[in-house]
Amino acid sequence: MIQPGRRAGTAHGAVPRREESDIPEARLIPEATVARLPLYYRALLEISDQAIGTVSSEQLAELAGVNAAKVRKDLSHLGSYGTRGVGYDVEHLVGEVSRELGLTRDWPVAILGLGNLGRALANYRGFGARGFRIVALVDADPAKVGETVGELTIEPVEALSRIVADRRVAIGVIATPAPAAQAVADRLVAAGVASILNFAPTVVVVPPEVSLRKVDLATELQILSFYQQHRRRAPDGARV
Amino acid sequence: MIQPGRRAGTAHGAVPRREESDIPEARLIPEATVARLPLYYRALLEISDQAIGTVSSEQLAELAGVNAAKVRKDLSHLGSYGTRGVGYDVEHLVGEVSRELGLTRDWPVAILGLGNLGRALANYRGFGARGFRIVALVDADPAKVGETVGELTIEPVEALSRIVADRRVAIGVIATPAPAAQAVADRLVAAGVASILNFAPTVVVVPPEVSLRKVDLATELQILSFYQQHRRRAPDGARV
DNA sequence: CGGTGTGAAGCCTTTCACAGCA
DNA sequence: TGCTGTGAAAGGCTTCACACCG
Repeated sequence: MIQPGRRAGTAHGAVPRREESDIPEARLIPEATVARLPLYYRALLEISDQAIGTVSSEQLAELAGVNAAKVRKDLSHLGSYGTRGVGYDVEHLVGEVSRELGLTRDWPVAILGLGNLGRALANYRGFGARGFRIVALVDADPAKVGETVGELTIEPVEALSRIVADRRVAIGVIATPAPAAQAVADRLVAAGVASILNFAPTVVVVPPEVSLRKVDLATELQILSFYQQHRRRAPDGARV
Repeated sequence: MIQPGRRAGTAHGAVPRREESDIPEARLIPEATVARLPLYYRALLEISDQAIGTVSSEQLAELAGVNAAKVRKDLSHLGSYGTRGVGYDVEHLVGEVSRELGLTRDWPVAILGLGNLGRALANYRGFGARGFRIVALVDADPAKVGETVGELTIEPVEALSRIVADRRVAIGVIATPAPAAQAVADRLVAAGVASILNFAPTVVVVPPEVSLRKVDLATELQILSFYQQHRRRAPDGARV
């Protein structure tokens, strides 16, 4: 018998599900657009350094690595208004995009698992940047607990629910070995964390109300391997 | 003026381009299917440990975190034949999938940039696993050259083209800071590397015949942030 | 009977092309 | 004139549902 495990909770339908809230909720922004907002955001930050007042969809497209039609369609979903004949006001657009992405808030992050990858993430400049503040490092290995990484001390996994409550952890980053990932995810969910980023090379299942995204190095290499072998060009792996 | 840079070379059309080869080339496998083959591969390896002879699409779907219809459609693209009323022969399927993914070959990998992330990648078990062998560590910083990480010594970026030629590097992993990424990519391309995995948080442009995939931590966090703020559930970020 | 293989339908995304406005 | 905003068209992906076969 194959070990059953739980039913896999991947977001199958890419259908922008309308939640049953009382607010009529404006048009939902398509997932594909959401996945590109960070690209625009980064491009806009580069531009705003240069004290430029306005960008065209064409320029923004080039900086973000997409095409202009996509930029216009995407931005139209924000309701962001550009000026015909001119372009988009950079400052205004930065504001719109960062508001939409929730970057005007602070999102406390916990890193779970401090092996090679977890430590690298803990030290990674730009990870903590822009509102994502690492507030806890957690590991199940008693030998690691108490150790200092960067400015934080590694804490035991048993303390997780208290840590999450006390520090308002909003995002959990799983960097454990594969066999430990599901248990950690369960703890995160139980503690009330609703957003998880999984680096462990295994399927993790979470309840429908929890967001789970995954980054898998082995998978990426295998995809490159496929295209190299078939002499096709790989797509860029835009996350949707 | 916005600094021009080169035209972004993202794989815009998801159209499975048919190359003009002399071989009529069977049906192309859809990109979405390719991106899932690694999931099936991993699931199949787990099963084959357990000495199980056969899997149904339902079981495989659960292990891979997708749905059964997708599994059947995907595997049908491989031409892999399951047996009606029974399922797929595990051993046979592992062979088919790994052949298709090019995992029966050896793919020498070079890591470019040995900051926190690069070092973590260099030490990451399972990165080197299954055919992906790290054969070179390269950094532009003279202070790092000569240093040993794991079993390899960091070499200067000037030596890259020789390294690529001598060790048949097939895949380059960029783990440099953003400003250095494009230059390193250019060197890789000039040296003949046709597959690149980019961890630097910036747009990198490569010629059309080169495969480029990207992994961006900041982007992932921002996507989670969006959905958390909007109380929608994020898609899992399956790479397409 | 059970489970694969697959046409067909539906949905989402991308691209096109141009009306319309500053 | 120049560039946005957007209907419409086109393409790809997912899901459905069932014929078909071991």
